Amino acid sequence: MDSKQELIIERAIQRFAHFGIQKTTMNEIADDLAMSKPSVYYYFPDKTSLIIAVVERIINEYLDRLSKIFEQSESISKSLEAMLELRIEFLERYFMLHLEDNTEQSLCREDVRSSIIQIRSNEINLLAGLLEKGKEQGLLSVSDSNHTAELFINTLTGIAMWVFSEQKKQLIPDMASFQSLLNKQKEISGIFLKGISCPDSDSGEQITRK
Amino acid sequence: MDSKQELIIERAIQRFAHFGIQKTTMNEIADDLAMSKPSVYYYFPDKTSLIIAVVERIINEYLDRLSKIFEQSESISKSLEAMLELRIEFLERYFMLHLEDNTEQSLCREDVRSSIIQIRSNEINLLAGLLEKGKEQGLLSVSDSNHTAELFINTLTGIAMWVFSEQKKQLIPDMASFQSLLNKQKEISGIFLKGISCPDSDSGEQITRK
DNA sequence: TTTTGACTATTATATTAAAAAAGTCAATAA
DNA sequence: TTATTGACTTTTTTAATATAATAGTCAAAA
Repeated sequence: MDSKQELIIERAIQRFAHFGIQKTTMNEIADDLAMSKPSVYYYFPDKTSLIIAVVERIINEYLDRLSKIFEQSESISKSLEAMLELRIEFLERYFMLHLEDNTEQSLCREDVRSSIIQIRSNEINLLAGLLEKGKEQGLLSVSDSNHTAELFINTLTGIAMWVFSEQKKQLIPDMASFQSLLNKQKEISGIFLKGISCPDSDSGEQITRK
Repeated sequence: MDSKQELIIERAIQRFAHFGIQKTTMNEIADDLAMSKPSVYYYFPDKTSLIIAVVERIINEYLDRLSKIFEQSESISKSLEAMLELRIEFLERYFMLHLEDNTEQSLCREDVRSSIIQIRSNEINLLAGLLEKGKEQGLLSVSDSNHTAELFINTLTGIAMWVFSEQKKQLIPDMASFQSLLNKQKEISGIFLKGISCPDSDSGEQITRK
């Protein structure tokens, strides 16, 4: 059975994802759970700590999914593709939290930021692991897996920021925008992979150019 | 000898680049040139048209420089590297105009935006030309040069947006930030180039991995 | 240990007044 | 006719302030 803390986090996620962090009050979360605000504050000393708990929950869920993808990796390119799709899934689901751009003020506080950066670094580690594996199998040619993984992920984030900055009229981008972003990321990913592959090897299946 | 219009544009560029568009008034520009505000309005019907003239001037100067770089291209990778350095030079010089991110409100008006997009498309054309040349020489393997050029430039812009969003405390990023951005872009560029090169050819000199 | 009503402190929002800047125009000079 | 300007109006920003909303506290109670 879920503890009170868990219930609070889950409700907070729901409201944050729908209305955004700023537009969600501690009172609303308390009311949702038919409890009083001081009760919520009994479990979380302040809103910031709740925000951090929510963000960590979300990112950890993403990381779990990602690590499973990488475990059952049949090829590097397939893994990357699945990773991109997973990223888009989470990006869409939690868009209102603005975990990738630095729009959301609540996430720009130094304590929250450092928490996010710290937990996010695991994504780089996981990807670096995949690259390292590819390296050992003689499929990839990278000197610093961690560095390359970081570069790749930052590129993905950059493209996302660029796509969304192009059309920031809408509060939430439409499905087509996410699809378009995914396509761009897949293209980049394909070129990137070919760029770091060993000339004499297929990384999984042949990487075909558009 | 410079016409009055030119003088106004040049002064506007100076003030825009230093104080930003919003913090520059038509009166200040007029005063700089020891003329009255209505005189300025005689040459430019409104501030927006002056902004457009300024932006076009800047981008055209960039495009001129870029086309010269591509003309005397000794290798594709050298050309790309010079392009990146040129981009950083302009990014730094005109950072206060925020030509790349969509921060500056004055540049988000539909008429201004479309003007920028239109003139900016020439950058893609120039790069596409370079890729096309490489393709004809059997150095590159791209199906749609224009599409690939667009993807590459958007990636560069995305990385820039990401880098600057990471540290938006400062009004103008310090030199180290620009240098760091340039390094990242060069890395990506290297991988990208290797990814679109023909397996059996050197594109200019060997592309070495870090 | 957990919960809450009633409270305070802080922050966000809405309102309005004042200031600044954009933009106009009739008159004037070259 | 082209270019310029002082004096003007209109629009937009900014600043100040009041108001409301929300974060956060605490003593009391279950």
